[in-house]
Amino acid sequence: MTMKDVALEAGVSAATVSRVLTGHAKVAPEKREAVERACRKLGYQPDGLAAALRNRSSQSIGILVPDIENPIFPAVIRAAEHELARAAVDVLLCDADNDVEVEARRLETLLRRRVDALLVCPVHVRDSAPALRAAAGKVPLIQLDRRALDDVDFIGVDPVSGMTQVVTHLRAAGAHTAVFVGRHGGMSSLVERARAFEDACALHGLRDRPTLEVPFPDGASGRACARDLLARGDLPDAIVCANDELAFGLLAELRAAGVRCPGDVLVTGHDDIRAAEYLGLTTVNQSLQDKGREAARLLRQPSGSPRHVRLTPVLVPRATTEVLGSPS
Amino acid sequence: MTMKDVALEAGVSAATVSRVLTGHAKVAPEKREAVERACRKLGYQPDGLAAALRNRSSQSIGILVPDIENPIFPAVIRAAEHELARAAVDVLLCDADNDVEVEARRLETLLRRRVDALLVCPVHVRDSAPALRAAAGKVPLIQLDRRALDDVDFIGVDPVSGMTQVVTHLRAAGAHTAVFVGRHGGMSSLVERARAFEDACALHGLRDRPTLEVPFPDGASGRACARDLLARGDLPDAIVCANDELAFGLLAELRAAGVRCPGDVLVTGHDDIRAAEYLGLTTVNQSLQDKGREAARLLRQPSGSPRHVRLTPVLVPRATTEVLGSPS
DNA sequence: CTGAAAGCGCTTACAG
DNA sequence: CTGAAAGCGCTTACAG
Repeated sequence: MTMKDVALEAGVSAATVSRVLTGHAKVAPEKREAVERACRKLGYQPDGLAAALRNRSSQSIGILVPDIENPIFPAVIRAAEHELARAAVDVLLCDADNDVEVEARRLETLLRRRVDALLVCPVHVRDSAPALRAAAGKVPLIQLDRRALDDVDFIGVDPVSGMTQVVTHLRAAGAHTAVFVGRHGGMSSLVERARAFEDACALHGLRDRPTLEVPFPDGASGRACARDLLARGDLPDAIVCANDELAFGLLAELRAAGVRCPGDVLVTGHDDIRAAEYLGLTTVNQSLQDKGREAARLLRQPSGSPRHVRLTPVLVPRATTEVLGSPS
Repeated sequence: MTMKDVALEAGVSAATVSRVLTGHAKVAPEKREAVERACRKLGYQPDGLAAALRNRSSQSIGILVPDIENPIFPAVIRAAEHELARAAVDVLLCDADNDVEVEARRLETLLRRRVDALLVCPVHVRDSAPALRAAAGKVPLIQLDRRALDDVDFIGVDPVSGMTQVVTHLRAAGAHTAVFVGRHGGMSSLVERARAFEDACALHGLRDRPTLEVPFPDGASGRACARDLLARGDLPDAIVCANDELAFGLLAELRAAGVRCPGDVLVTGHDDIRAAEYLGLTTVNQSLQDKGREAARLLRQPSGSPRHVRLTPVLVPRATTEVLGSPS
């Protein structure tokens, strides 16, 4: 079932069939119709691989994320996929398993498939750099959320805006001391967030205790951090978590220890993943959908000079920063 | 940068380069080395598209889900992706946007890319059938989670096992009456689940009230169902939700209305998505990872006769079915 | 063991 | 407007 069969059936040449299908050239109406009829009759389906080979463009892009189970990615992927589908660009999705070596292999795979561009959230700010650099040398590459290369397109959330909103909100809720929980040295986004938190504290008169680092920003680490803080005896007024999952784990452990929230301590997260609403977690919403759409936009208009896009997030106040007794 | 360049550099023919790279034929050691050296020197990267065209196999499969933001899919996709990567098979991911027409278009796209097989969770038990049927006629197709075609491979969770565990657990917790919330006529999995619930109730002496249908099984519907039940005045002892998100919404609404859980009512979910643990929701865990792996297995060994795989889920008791006063 | 040649299914410059 | 031909980058049967 190839173009040749269609040509035969329609009584024209393969070239004409191609012209009808691509629409890249004028074709006599009667031939056009003959071709269309033949296509339908035979149930012809063009071979995208052959077209890609010939066109030197696969009409596909690769998306590589550290862990597709991390709830911040599906929404971005979905938005990007839908946006790209409008331009007939397909998505090849790979998961790097939070492992720099798997990431490097996946990059090879994607390149071998001749993707036209790459959207990558690097596993590690430093260790991912070599493989990313090599890939960026071959196709347009956009870094998502985290950064490994300074001179390459990047799209992320504005940490200063987010942390400023959090800190002023906590101040308004009466907090005097706070701690940032969940910094991870390998993730540029969390490093920036911790830094922005410190700056905002200095600026708005919140005393910050030493930031807690984590081996990985997930629920288990949140629990561990809670135990840590509890062990030290005196909790700060507020605990600012680097992301929502950390906050969930932390809240669970706090509750198990009899610490109430709201009530005894204020807690915030970051990202506003779906579960945040159900748990009443105050958090910073970054529009994942906008990010996906923005990524699709950058992908479709490559540029010579690196672009750094920062989306502005929005604080979503919920129960975990409510002050008991005050009408909320 | 093609095979011809490598051949030139290595002083051999392109055929020999190909033989070295594929490993499909003996090559003299010195030539092999020359080729390998040339590849490294030139940073050669084979063109997978050209190979696919020639081999008539793209070494890729398509995965099509109704909504990648539905948390049950990423884990399955991830497991399948990793399993397939071991066989050098890549994944093309598409999202159908919970829309039968988008689904049909995506199926076309995937087929045009010449995927070797398809893993599809159908949007609708009946409306998805035609497009699925057409696709299944061209490549091996496996239905995931929901079914639209009876005579095509299917892999899902065993509803009888799950609902039996839920019902006996509720009985043991002292429930006499229960209601199933969240049936959706277009999703075979939820129809089966509702049916299995009724059967289990009959078998284990739980009085079941008329099942609540939903337009879509999400948090918003859960809230609506809660309002519905509240409006009727007398709540049953237990509310069995078709999935976790429904339960989250329902719990939020009940809480807002002053109904305590645990305390006043028992609530269960289904799937055990990550947030279930944080919310203390009793639910039915289906091993998403096993499902992904199983899917990858079926994909790699196509079969003449349709296979129906049912994974056995496991009840995970948590706070929402605790009986107050009893030590849990 | 190795090379020249054909061919996978398209598309487009070229000549008419 | 249309067809024959070349070519995208591989792979493999064929002949040596």
